[in-house]
Amino acid sequence: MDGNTELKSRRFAPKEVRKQQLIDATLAVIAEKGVSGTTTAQVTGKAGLSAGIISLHFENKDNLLKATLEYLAAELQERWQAVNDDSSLSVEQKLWGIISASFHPDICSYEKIRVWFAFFGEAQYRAFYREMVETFDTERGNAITALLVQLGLDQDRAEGTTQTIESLADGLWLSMMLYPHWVDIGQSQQRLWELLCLHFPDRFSLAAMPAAVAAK
Amino acid sequence: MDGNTELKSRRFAPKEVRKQQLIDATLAVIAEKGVSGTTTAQVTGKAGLSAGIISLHFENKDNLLKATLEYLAAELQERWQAVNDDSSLSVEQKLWGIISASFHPDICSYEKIRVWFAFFGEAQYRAFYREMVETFDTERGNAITALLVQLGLDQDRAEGTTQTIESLADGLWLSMMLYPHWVDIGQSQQRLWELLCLHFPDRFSLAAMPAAVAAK
Amino acid sequence: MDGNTELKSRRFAPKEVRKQQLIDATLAVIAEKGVSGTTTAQVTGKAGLSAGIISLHFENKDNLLKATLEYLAAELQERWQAVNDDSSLSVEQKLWGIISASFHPDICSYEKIRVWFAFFGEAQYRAFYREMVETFDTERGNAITALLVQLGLDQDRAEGTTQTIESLADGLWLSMMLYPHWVDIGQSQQRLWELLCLHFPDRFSLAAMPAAVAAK
Amino acid sequence: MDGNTELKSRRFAPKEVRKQQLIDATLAVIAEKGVSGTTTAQVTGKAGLSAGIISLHFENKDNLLKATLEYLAAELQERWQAVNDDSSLSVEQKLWGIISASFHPDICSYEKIRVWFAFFGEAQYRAFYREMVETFDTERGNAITALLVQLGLDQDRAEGTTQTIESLADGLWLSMMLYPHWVDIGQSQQRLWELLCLHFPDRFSLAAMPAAVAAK
DNA sequence: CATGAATGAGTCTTCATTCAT
DNA sequence: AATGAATGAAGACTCATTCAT
Repeated sequence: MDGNTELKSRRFAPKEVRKQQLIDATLAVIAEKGVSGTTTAQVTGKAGLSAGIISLHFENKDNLLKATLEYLAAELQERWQAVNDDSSLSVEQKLWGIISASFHPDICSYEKIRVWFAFFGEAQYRAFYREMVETFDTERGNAITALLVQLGLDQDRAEGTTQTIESLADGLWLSMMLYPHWVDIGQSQQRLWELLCLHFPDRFSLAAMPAAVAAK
Repeated sequence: MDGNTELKSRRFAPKEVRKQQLIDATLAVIAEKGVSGTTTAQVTGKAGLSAGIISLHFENKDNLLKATLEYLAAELQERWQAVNDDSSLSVEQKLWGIISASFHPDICSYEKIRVWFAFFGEAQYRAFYREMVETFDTERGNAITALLVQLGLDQDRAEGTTQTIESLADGLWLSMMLYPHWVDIGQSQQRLWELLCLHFPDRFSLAAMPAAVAAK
Repeated sequence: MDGNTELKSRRFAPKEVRKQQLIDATLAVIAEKGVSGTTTAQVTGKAGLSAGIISLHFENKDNLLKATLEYLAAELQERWQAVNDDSSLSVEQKLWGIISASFHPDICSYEKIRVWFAFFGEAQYRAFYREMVETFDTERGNAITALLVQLGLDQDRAEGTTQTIESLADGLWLSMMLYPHWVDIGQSQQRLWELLCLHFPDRFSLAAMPAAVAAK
Repeated sequence: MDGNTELKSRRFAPKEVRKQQLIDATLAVIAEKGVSGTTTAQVTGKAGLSAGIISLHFENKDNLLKATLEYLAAELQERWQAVNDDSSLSVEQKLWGIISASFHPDICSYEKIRVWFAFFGEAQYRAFYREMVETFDTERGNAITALLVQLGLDQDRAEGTTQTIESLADGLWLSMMLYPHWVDIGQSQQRLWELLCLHFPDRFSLAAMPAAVAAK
């Protein structure tokens, strides 16, 4: 719980390494204590660094937290956008790839999910998040809607279904956080796959998927 | 935002009235500032009462926050349980009643949703919540599963679908909080109704419902 | 520890009864918690009365504490002065009577000793005490000195010996408080009696005393 | 009262210097206001430091007060133990040295005596003191008793006389605090010396001592 | 005469931030 | 680039006192 990152610290390190070191420590602390329970002392302690380091690299705590949220958002965005930009994929593959990007183990580890919701719970970071992802989120929604239209839905139904898909994904994250013993990554993907099967019985088949998904 | 401005009264109000007054103020402040941004001074200020009042009625801030979460949980629970206990309802009505309880305007006001997620973001209140609702949450899940079985699903599929329904409901709450201009109560109910239609096309019909629901 | 005085409280009681009830409760609380640890809530709770009662009978806490100290001082003073005023006593009896007044069980109970020292430790009550007993204390010192002179000491030696006697008595109180298992009332009287024997071997005899003393 | 006015220095002083600086300030404030009247703000103000410094060096106020009491106790103990460990001293010199250690000006300044009694008046610090000095206090008593036996008393009388000596010393401290104009260090030593003369007329002589003592 | 809900000034404590080294 | 001692504003909590009943 403590001796994880200590060794990493050398007297001098490139700016980017230090920043990431602090972001990693912040992720760990927020996951454990929530935003209101996170102190800079805990973060620097977990990182094995001194109190002054935050002002050196991030100016202040708020910037560090924002950078942490940015890091999470970027990580997720890169993943679904890579899928979206991959022209070799079929419509079905692309749709599933975008959806399941949120459930890649690197993205939805128990620790990171807790951090996402920690930020969502705080008005100021929620606002910051909205501004930050404004364009990308719309973009992802539009991408999903477009794919649904290609699969045969009319625009209206496609938009509603996009909402369903995205909300279900979010809700599964919440369930994984609140009831980690009741819901896991595999089940979450299963639920989303089933939803696609229900909507497009001749495109997605209950029999086929989950294993292939894990491989993806 | 809800008219409970300053100076409600001073000396002498029944203990329960004062407690509710403080819980109401806490809801308002947490919604606005998040848990980490909520100070006792803001709560008592919003309630039009003095600093000492919290220790008088709740001993300390932590207990006040827990009481606030308890209030939210009880309010929701009473609503779906009333439906569940109503033997005059058909299986379909009961299923929909339980699901849509979460979307009654009294339950999922913008303010209250923000408070729910504020608490979910804080490790300690998440833990408290889990302990508090341990039995009831399972109960609701089991009730939904049982109804789904009565509608023709086998046990396994019913459990998976319960997870889908509950997670979708949670995710819609999150969407209503993060994107209040993109998702509202009506749309949320629509999405859940559609899900039921997809699963049980001869029990639930796209044509019929949402309006009736709002009336319910 | 708690249910001692509760029953005493009737809805109405003569002023003096209430005052004494509060003083008794104050003695108990100070003995247990010291002056800095004594709150009016503890005192009124121990007395089985309400918060407002102190302002009614003593105006404020400070006055209650002063009244408590006055009570202790008066109790002690009455005792030694009764001896001093008793013209039927011999010089030896009077000397011993004044000295041992401080060690009567009613006066130097473990509880009361702790209260004495609690007050002595607080600058403001020390000052109050000094003013209050100014005359009486000098009076007692003078009485002892006079008796010592009558027993044969010259004025100077008598004054020094008075200091020794009074300080020894005080120090024995302190020992009884700090080390209640090492020093008790009997031993304290023994130590003072021995001192008199040392000074006046033909007036006080090691063989005779302690039992008679207890009887006194 | 002792020249340690504000602004000793700011940034960077060895940890031990800061701690002592705070202990010194605490001594001054307790002497003046008693334990119940001592606030952290007064202590840090007197030390010319900021509010946060206490938590930095002592974690909290309670620990600072305990450290202050420890300091007083250690200071006294070192003094009498140095005498007790000095094998060059005669029995008489050792006995007197141990007794008069308590009356060295560094030990029984008016300020420090007031602090001793301030702590003795507070139940919690009294308990802490007892635990802290448990062994040493017994040790000193035993040392005195052993010396008295070497001077010719039987064990029983020696133990009683030890009690008398120690209590008289304590009582003289109390008198010095309560009546600083009536009792001073010189007189206190005189009283104790007289006691030894009374017990051991051929070892201690009224004529000889007090002056030599002051020199000691 | 008595209550006890409510007050609010006073304290302790925490913790983000600064800055001399 | 990094430290960590020190700061001091901000916050939670305590508790003597008030006052409507």
